[in-house]
Amino acid sequence: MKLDQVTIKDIARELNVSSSTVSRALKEYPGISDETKRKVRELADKMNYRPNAIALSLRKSRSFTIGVIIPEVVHFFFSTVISGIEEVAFARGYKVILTQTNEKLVREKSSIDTMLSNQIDGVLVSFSKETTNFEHFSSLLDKGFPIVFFDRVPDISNAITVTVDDYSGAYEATKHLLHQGYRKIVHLSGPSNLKISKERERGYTDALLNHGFTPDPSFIVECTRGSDDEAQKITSEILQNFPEKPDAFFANNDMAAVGAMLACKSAGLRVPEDVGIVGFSNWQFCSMIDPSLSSVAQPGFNMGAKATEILLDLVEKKIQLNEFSNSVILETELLIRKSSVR
Amino acid sequence: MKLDQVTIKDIARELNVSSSTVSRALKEYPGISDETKRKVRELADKMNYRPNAIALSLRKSRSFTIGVIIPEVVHFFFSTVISGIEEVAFARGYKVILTQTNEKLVREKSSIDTMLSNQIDGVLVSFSKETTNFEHFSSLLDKGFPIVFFDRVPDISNAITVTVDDYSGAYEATKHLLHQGYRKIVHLSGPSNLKISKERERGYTDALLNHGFTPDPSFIVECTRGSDDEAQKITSEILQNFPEKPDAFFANNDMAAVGAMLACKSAGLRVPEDVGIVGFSNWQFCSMIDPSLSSVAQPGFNMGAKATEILLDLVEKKIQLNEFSNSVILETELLIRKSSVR
DNA sequence: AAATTTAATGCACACGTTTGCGGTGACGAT
DNA sequence: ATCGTCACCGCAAACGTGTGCATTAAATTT
Repeated sequence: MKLDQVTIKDIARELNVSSSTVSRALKEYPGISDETKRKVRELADKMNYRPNAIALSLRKSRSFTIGVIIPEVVHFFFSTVISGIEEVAFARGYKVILTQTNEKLVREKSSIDTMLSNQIDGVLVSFSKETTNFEHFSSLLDKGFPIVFFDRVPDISNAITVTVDDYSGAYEATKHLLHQGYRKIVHLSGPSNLKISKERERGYTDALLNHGFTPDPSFIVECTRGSDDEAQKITSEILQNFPEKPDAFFANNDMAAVGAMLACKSAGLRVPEDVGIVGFSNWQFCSMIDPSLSSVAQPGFNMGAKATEILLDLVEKKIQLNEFSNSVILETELLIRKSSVR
Repeated sequence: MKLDQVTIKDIARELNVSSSTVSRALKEYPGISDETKRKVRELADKMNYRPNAIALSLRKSRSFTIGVIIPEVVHFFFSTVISGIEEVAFARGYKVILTQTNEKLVREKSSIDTMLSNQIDGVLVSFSKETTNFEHFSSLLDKGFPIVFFDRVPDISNAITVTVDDYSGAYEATKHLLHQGYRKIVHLSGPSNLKISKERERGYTDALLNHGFTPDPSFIVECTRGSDDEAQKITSEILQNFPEKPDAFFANNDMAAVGAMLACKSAGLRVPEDVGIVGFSNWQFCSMIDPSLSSVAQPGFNMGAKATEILLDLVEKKIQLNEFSNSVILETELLIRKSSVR
């Protein structure tokens, strides 16, 4: 859009000085008389001068912009992460350019391409469910390009990652169900190619083992999409077909937990008396449904904020890649509500 | 970040041609032999050439980027709007740069400033609750800068706006409550400086009038923040203090509706038998709570998509400002669930 | 008064592209 | 041999900034 913005040249012409002088006067450069500094600043103010960030980016090969690649925006957890990212970026003077992949690998690749074209200073990434190899990122990592992964992270050593403690969250949730007397606990797991899914599954398994129970592999059922519809269908089938009826569900995410709850209700089972349910993520609706849903809270805002802090420290070379213990794990918290207490 | 990306010059040097030739060869420019075109393209491919979008922006005074200014990201409705925006922008080859204002006017202003510095091609805006005058936008509008407002829009004539039909949504919701036999309907309204709040209030009032009831001004209670806590508190007070006990609540948003529902429950009232409740926005949790919450669905994704279509048409001059009926109103849909049917 | 330091500013180029215009050589026509 | 045409390509300027170096004028020293 042609807004014919006023440039440094316009100010220079008006004041009969060179553009270099104007440029220097606007910064804290030595060798400019106070008099001219004053005149330049006043005129710049009056003419409503706004520096052209694009020209600056070209000059400096920096854009003061970070990219965010995220599976989907309409997702309570991710939206809180975005919020944390935006807050920190804004506070430190960076812009945020956002793309969602809709869980498609091809969009992940094309996003990183256009972002590189735009000279972004660094990028925050959470993988799509389709992403199983990381070459489109690892080549950048090798060149030293700043990347911080969050939540859905790759399982390679030289990547910087920010995650929540999925393992202990799942462990605590399962332990809690056991303490409440539930014994046949089904785990509705997430897509198996995601590290977070595996960690949560491991927490579930270890909790059972450490309390003297033998995990039954058939009690781990994968919910690929993670929607309430899918989980509802799967749970109904479980309730019908399993020889040993389960008395609790620990779901990989809250939507799946709700699906399980609805399936139980329509099968005539009471929650929490007959069946205990715990979810993961602590979506807003957890406290609003009936019975209210116990869930493992993930600090989404903090995750976004922390990941951005690290990324910008990398960008500004405040920290070096190697001097940095390259994984940050944030605490989770089990919020016990009615759905799992009898 | 110095990635020493390969430039057009590198290719030119390698091939012993000028950079102009390379530039033209990469586009569909006439006057370049097929032979050189081929060689250039092959080498560009081999060297993994990526055009520098920043340089292009500077040259063309365009950035192929649109800005989005939104009150908050962690909000179901807004996140669906963002999703719609991102989809359309991506499909048409534009980047999206996102800022949230956290309902602060000062951040709205500073956001528009940095965006202009970055030569964005256009901007999508939904106001903060603090915004009561629009001079920081109207000056841009006068210069012909492409702006499309959505949801929270200014009440001035030359602005292009995309909204949902708040009036008829509220009208239908109120009518529905009346048809169900509820008579003392309280409206929990939104901030009075937002046009959407006023429209919803008007729909509520008109529905009462058209069905032969006289609206009681004291039955319209403003919930400024719109949170569940606030609404719960306000509703409790209403139930205690009002001489005439209300038998229904029509809330400006779903969070407030949930607050009202909780307050009613803890006052020993049954929903929907004693009190009917209808919300606005159709957040995800509406179908998950008990009783499920009737609500007016807003097409968030469509709103984002439509607003972006219009904005990009403006940017690309496919449409002119004046030839365009400058307000688009999307249909709402009343989703009747258990909370309002007896 | 001449030489030297100091302060203040201008010149010119670079960042990576695009593009109007002019140039080169080949080839056929005169 | 001269001219015109044509296909192909290079030159150079421009977008708006920042910055090393040169330049000028003034102030200071000798």
